[in-house]
Amino acid sequence: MIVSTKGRYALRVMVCFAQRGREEYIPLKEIAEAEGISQKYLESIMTVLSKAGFLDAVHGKGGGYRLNRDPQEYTIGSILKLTEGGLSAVSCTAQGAAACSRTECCQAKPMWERLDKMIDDFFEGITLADLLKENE
Amino acid sequence: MIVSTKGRYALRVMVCFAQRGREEYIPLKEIAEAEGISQKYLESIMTVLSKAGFLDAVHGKGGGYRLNRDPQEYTIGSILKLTEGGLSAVSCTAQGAAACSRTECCQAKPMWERLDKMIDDFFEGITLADLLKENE
DNA sequence: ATATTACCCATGGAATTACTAGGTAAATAC
DNA sequence: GTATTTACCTAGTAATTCCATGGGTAATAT
Repeated sequence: MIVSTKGRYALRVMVCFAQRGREEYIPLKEIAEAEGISQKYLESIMTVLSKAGFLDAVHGKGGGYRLNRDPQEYTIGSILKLTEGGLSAVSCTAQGAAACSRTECCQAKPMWERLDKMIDDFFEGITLADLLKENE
Repeated sequence: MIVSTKGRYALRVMVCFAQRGREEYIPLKEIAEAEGISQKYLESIMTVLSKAGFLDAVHGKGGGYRLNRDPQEYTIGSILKLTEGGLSAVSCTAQGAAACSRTECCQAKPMWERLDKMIDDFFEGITLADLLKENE
């Protein structure tokens, strides 16, 4: 499993915002109910997205979240890397991984690196706007 | 993380057997020491490989394990799928996954399916023999 | 002031992963 | 036929990660 609930929720929510447009702020509560996601859990995800500048957030009545760019400006890769903390297929190539003692002679490393690159290219080549179109 | 320690150990061990050739049986103990893997943990992995017919195993002195085909007859995909129990990138597309209630309207499902196919093709396109060549 | 919203910090339960322990069965060596 | 060497089997445990909850504080609007 390379993408957990957290990343999948983040994607769903971003798609949801993309569908709603950038006119209004939408409160977390509304999104959580519409998507059937625990409000509290979603909170932690929204905060990450907001702090990273993926969303605008305003407090108080009439507040909530909204996108601050057009859907085609968000790659799926950027959303997943942010919420999952990376997309490496194996721990060997993950960021901050302890250097493997077999790095020098590891037969598999070049393969893992090619895989990581392939996955990264895949997700960077898809945007929120593409996902919106999927089900037309 | 799509491939855990288990799958990576399995690969390393299979590479190791491929390097040693098919003349002799090699006892688990020797492989575990050579690779620096816990003997007991490796045992559980070897049993899976053996039961699936990836290796021949014989008991007693002079016994151990050995490959029963040429290295190019083993795809990396077959080894990983066996030891990891599948290679799905998300739980939504994993074997035996509970049908998602949003299957009908999920914007992301086609993407996950394309990703799974890409990963599967990647691993099925590489064999043990290819890994042996990596470091020449 | 009050209501509504986002933000922050800590905690708990469940599931998975990685590894350990202790035995049984099969084959060979003497 | 006993001892040794090997694979095989079942169970348990420790550590980690994942998913979610609880209880507050800060900012904005009416």
